[in-house]
Amino acid sequence: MTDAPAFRQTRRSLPIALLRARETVMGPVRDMLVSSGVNEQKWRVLRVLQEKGPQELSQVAAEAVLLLSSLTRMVGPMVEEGLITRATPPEDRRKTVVAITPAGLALVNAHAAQSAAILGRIEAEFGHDRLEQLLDLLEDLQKLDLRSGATESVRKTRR
Amino acid sequence: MTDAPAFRQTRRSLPIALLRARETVMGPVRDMLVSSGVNEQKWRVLRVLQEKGPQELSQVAAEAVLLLSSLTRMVGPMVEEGLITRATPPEDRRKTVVAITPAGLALVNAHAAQSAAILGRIEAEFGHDRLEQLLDLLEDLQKLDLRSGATESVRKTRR
DNA sequence: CCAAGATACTTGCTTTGTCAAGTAATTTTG
DNA sequence: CAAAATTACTTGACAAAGCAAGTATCTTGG
Repeated sequence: MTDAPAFRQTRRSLPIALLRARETVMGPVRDMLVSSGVNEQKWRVLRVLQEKGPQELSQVAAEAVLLLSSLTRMVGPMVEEGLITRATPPEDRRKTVVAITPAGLALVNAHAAQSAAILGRIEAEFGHDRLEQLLDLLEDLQKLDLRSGATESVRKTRR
Repeated sequence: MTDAPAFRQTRRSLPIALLRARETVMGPVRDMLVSSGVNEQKWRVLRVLQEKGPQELSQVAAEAVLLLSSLTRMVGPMVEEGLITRATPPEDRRKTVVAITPAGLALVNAHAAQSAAILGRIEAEFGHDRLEQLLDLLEDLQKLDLRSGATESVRKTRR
């Protein structure tokens, strides 16, 4: 029987704060991407492949934080653009392994400087230590397993 | 001609870190929303209206972090669902003011407990102080004006 | 070995995000 | 005070997000 403040203000809402912060950061990044010819999602895919090497679609989707279905739909175009290659490993033909091409790598490298500059500007304005601190906190946050024991409602266990 | 570490690992990339963190937080929230019958965006709109009262579309869009055009398209359905009402103020008939209905309020309140529980779980696992610290950092980050002096490209000044 | 179950994507559909234009209602200015 | 700007939305068009189903491929238990 409490009339407690059930909700925190949206200004102080974590999901919205994350959204807003991302909007701020992505502003200049999007400007850079315009000149690269790829969009945000394709850029993330290229970055993942550049960094981790050839991978299965599921893995790429997880790393690049996009749905497998979305990834499926962008692979075709990216292959045609010559940015990546697609292959089916003989040992498991359900899978699709994609890899970045030299052209894709070139595109990524061509914007490394701009990308670094953007980060530099953020770091300069925000402060190196605070940025590191923020990244640490975000990293820890994403490690939380919130799927475990719900407080009251038994999580839907189907699926 | 440098093979310097032009990119930080995606794990340490601020845009991706923000995305991932948001995914983590939104997981349980989305579960809750499924049972509420509204999606994330509609939920944000309802929360804004519940918290700030009747407002013009532009204001709601800014508060709920969505584009005015997107909001325009969801207002119709939400009115039909009986969650909000729409009105044109006589003193300025360009505007549209929306307000939450008792039904909309009921929907929001019906999930206040779950919502609070989710936040509680995050706070419990993450730590109250660290959560506050994170919110402070995010709030400061979103205040940055990164639109100022681009490194090399002259920012599009039109608009 | 074979039907039943997992996996790893694919597709279909509806809702949003984005951007560019367009429209109606005020304000401002010559 | 009428034409030119502004403001506040709307619409259109198309890519992408999300969610539900569907389709090959393995993998397994009987």
